[in-house]
Amino acid sequence: MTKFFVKNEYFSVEDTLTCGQVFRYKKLADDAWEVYSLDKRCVLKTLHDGVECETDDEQYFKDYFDLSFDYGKVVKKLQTFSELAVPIEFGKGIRILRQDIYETIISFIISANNNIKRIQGIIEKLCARYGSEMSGYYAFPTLAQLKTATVAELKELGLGYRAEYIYETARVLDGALQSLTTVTCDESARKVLLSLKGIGSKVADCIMLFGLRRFSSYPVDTWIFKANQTDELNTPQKVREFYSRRYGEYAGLAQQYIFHYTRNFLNK
DNA sequence: ATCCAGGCAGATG
DNA sequence: CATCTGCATGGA
Repeated sequence: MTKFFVKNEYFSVEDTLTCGQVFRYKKLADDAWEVYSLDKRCVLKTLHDGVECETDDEQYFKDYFDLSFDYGKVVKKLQTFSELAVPIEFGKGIRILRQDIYETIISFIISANNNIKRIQGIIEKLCARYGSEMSGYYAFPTLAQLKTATVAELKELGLGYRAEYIYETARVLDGALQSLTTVTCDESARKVLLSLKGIGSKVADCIMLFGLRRFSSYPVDTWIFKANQTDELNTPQKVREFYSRRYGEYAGLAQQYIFHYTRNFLNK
């Protein structure tokens, strides 16, 4: 177990973990959080002058939190859009995580037409049932472990109709992951993702953004749609087109600020 | 009881 | 190409 300290104006542990990009985390105390990724764990304590991180795999989590990336410049760019001023101010410590692509794919298939609380519960059960036991927690199941699950078993976790999506996708995921490592442009990656059962436009965009670090993706879920909908932008696809063009290469980060702000203020 | 949640697949114009 | 419908589950 090693500790490292992060002094960074653009790193709020709470905002980063609770803005909907990751589901495996726990609040330990007012300023202490725990996050899990694959079979790893990191404990984060927010102190007066920065964040203290404790983990067995320091390099993994430095990469996971993308700590070498400078958000200052990006935030400055996005602040030129006046409608983003308040959302950015509210969630300016959000960082886009570099999550494992496989875990992201499975997690966001589960996320479809579901709410975050329930998504977290299902993933937790999935880990407890199929993942390896670590000291004090369960790892996310490997693909091989996941493939041992039957549809009926998966339904017992509360997956509903998504059980079949997980089952079917698990059968072909080795190949898909392989082609994802070889594709270059965003469009080809998107096509590979869309070919998988349970992945449509929105889930593909989430996976691109949170699992492949494609900052230009602009996922449109019910919250974003409510926030952006107008008489003209009256479908999710139109909202997606308009705002990904408007915000350009950092549309995904803009989307996170809007999502986080909308979900915390405009509704409960 | 109806609506909603980080929507998707399949069928039909 | 676009639009429509059914869908598991649990909390509000």
